[in-house]
Amino acid sequence: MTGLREKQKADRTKRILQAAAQLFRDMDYGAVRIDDIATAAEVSVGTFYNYFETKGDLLLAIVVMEVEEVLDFGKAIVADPPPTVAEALSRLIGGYYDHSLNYLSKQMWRTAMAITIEAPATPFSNRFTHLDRLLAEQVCALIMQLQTRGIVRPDIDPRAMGEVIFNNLNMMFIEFVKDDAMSLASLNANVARQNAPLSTLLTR
Amino acid sequence: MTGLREKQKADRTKRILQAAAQLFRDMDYGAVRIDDIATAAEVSVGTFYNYFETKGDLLLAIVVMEVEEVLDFGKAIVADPPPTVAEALSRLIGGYYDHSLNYLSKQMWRTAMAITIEAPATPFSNRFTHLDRLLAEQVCALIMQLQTRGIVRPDIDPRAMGEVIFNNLNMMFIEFVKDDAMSLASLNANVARQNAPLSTLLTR
DNA sequence: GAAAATAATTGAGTTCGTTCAATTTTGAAG
DNA sequence: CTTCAAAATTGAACGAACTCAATTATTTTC
Repeated sequence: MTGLREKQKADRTKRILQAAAQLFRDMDYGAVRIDDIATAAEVSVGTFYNYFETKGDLLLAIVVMEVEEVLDFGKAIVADPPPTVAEALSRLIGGYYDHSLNYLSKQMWRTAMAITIEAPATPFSNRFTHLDRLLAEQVCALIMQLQTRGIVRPDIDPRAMGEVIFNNLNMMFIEFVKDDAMSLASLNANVARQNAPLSTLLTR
Repeated sequence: MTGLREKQKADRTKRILQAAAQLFRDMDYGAVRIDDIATAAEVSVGTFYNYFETKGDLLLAIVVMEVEEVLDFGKAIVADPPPTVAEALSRLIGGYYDHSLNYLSKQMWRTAMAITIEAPATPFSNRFTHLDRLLAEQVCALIMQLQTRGIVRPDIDPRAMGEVIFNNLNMMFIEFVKDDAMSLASLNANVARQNAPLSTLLTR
């Protein structure tokens, strides 16, 4: 574990990730060449491919770190949710959205999503898809939590509702990153509008 | 319109589309080279690029034809919907899903979706996105139709509900094409389960 | 500590999408 | 029918992701 080799490996992984994250933020993902990343990380192209299977895998590795942070944020909301359905949903979903652009550009999100759809069997795609599922489960957990507290009607299937709400917020996020001109505020407003009838129907 | 040039152009477009559709169904989209398509269509690589901007544009052109058919199918359902919310939704959505694999493989759908997400500003992406919006509007139209007929509660925002239902069915379709092992039957069953609480809440 | 074994790095080479200058085909004018 | 302009075709050349045989670095063995 503490051999020279292990240390060098960890160091190179970090250098590649940092160099790439920097470059991806500065310029278009497509405009960044593997050669650029390798040069910035002070390794050769061949070595790069020893650490990441493809350029896309590298991007997904960066995205995964981001989603893990978002999951942590959500955990806190679910543990202690606001007192109404509308507020609880808006806080959780708004938090997801706000966090999402902290480290990643819309461009990076677009590419990452495109990769997980086109090549869903890659290890990193699997990891990303898994995190997506965890996010969906978090929304379900929120509904259940509100049900336990008597805020949501007891005769509702919380999983079905949670999945529908998650799929909607996810699809809206896709539309958001597809449109460079769309603001976070209008994304939030639109999703709030869509969730309004659901909140009413869910509230007992 | 009837000059030799026009006729040849139309003929070449058709040959390219047919050759590509065939090849894309037979083998992986990624494994089909422009050279293969050009050879099969009896044109040169350069000519191919005179007819389609990119390999992806060609795929999207094929997908667009498919979606237009699906839209036509939906029009009939909206005009004369089944008598309950659950049935109406299941017929419309099930019809969408069934049609979707008539001409296109899951693989082709994956690539097409990946392209529209990653390069949303291309002409063909715009066209695809527009068709998606028309599909969403069709779901809204169905809810409104059911509302007019007194089947859906009048105090519901049909657009908000239609959008949520569409985004859910769309996201579920993405999950479906991402998983080669998933069957149409289980896709339909899952979406029906998700829609169940909504149907109950919508019905007056 | 030297030698053998194992692991990692390297960059020139391959592949495939895309471009573009040269060539060929078509249509119009006289 | 010839000539010329415009449009379309062509394939060799380019760029960038990815591969792999040769080389170098580290660890293990004695």
